Amino acid sequence: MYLRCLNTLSAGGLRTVSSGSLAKRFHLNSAQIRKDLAYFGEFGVRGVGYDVHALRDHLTKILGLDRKHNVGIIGSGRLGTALAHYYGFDGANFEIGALFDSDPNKIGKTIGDVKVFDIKDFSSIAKRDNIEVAVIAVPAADAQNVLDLVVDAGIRAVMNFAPVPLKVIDDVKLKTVDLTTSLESLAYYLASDANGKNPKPNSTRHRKRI
Amino acid sequence: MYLRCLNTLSAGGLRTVSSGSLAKRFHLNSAQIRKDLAYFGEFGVRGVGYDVHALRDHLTKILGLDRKHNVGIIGSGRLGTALAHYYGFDGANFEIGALFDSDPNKIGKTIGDVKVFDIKDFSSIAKRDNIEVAVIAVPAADAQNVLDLVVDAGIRAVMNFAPVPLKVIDDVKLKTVDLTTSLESLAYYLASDANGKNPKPNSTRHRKRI
DNA sequence: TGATGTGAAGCGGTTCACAGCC
DNA sequence: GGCTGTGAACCGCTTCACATCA
Repeated sequence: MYLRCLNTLSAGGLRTVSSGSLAKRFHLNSAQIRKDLAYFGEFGVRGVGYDVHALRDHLTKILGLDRKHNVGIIGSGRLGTALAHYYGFDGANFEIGALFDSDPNKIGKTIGDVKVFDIKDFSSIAKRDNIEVAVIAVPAADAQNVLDLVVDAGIRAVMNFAPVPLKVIDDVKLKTVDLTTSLESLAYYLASDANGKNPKPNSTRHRKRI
Repeated sequence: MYLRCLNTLSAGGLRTVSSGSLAKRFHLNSAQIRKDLAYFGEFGVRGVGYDVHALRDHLTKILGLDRKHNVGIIGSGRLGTALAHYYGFDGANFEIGALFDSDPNKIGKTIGDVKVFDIKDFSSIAKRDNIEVAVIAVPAADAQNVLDLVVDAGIRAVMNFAPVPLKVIDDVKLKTVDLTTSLESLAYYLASDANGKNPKPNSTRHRKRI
């Protein structure tokens, strides 16, 4: 997020920022900014602030965005293909190397520039194309199997869009984006809003013990 | 998430669960479960546990999922249409009432069962079709304008997929899902992994003051 | 002077541990 | 005996406040 802020500032021609001005500009807290940045090193100059370009370069390197990552998407349904396009465009940091599916009607097709492979060939294709990140965009019922498969193939970083909690070994990073509960949380807001506005649980309750 | 767990258990024919068994089954903490549920009322029976069906009904009501919500999606690009299908299928809780776009080539088309309207007509269509939730799936540069527009039209709950921090008035609920930073966080994991495995920042640093 | 880097305090959410109840 | 509901302890992250330094 800081990286995105810095890119905005850089595009505006700014050479230097203080944590205070950064905070004001992007509705953040200046102490938080300093703590976050100091965690990785001493990038600032007292009395001056941070050099926009130098800081951006530092963060880019820290985040591992100074080189391209190949991504494989499992599930070439609507969500999978939409993600393929989304991440394909995006920055130059990620490249969608391959799509995978188990549906014979889809295998062999090309979506955008990306070929759809048989999920059975995941391991060999992943090795051949140096795929480091897997994106799971399959039905919930298949997600755990797919996860196990990509982990077995040596993948260490997985993004999961299936709305199920998945189990994974410790040294694999799993990031789940749950589009269903995200939307449901909005329904909760509307519901609690319709009633008593405030969180409102438990106005009159409980024989309290003294 | 609890609701999903309960549905699974219910499908398995279970009538009653304790926080302990629920925790074990879904890799959660039992005290957390009890605290969460107790926040909304006393749903359990000591010595027994929770009634699966009754608890599910309670949670469904609390989350506002006991009635259908109409959703409008702004942006009929690939992500917007993918989301329209995703949420259209899903449960019976949400219904995609309309898509909106500013591109004349898209306005008037029908995607799935959903018509694409001119974004200029958002307010009137939203009122006519009783749309309560807006999903923003437009380019980052347009997101704030779209947000302001839907809020002006009386929408109180917004889900944003554009990778920008947006400003919104207090009594509107804004939920941002940032697909870009989600993926970038995986790159960071791979990068820190490649180096020293551990979070590893600052091994040798700082003249400490005494 | 002005801004960083950072101990210390504060705060919200999580976990422990147990009294209370079935 | 078994499990809930909950005060108390705990823990990590956020914010404050200030010593430090260009």
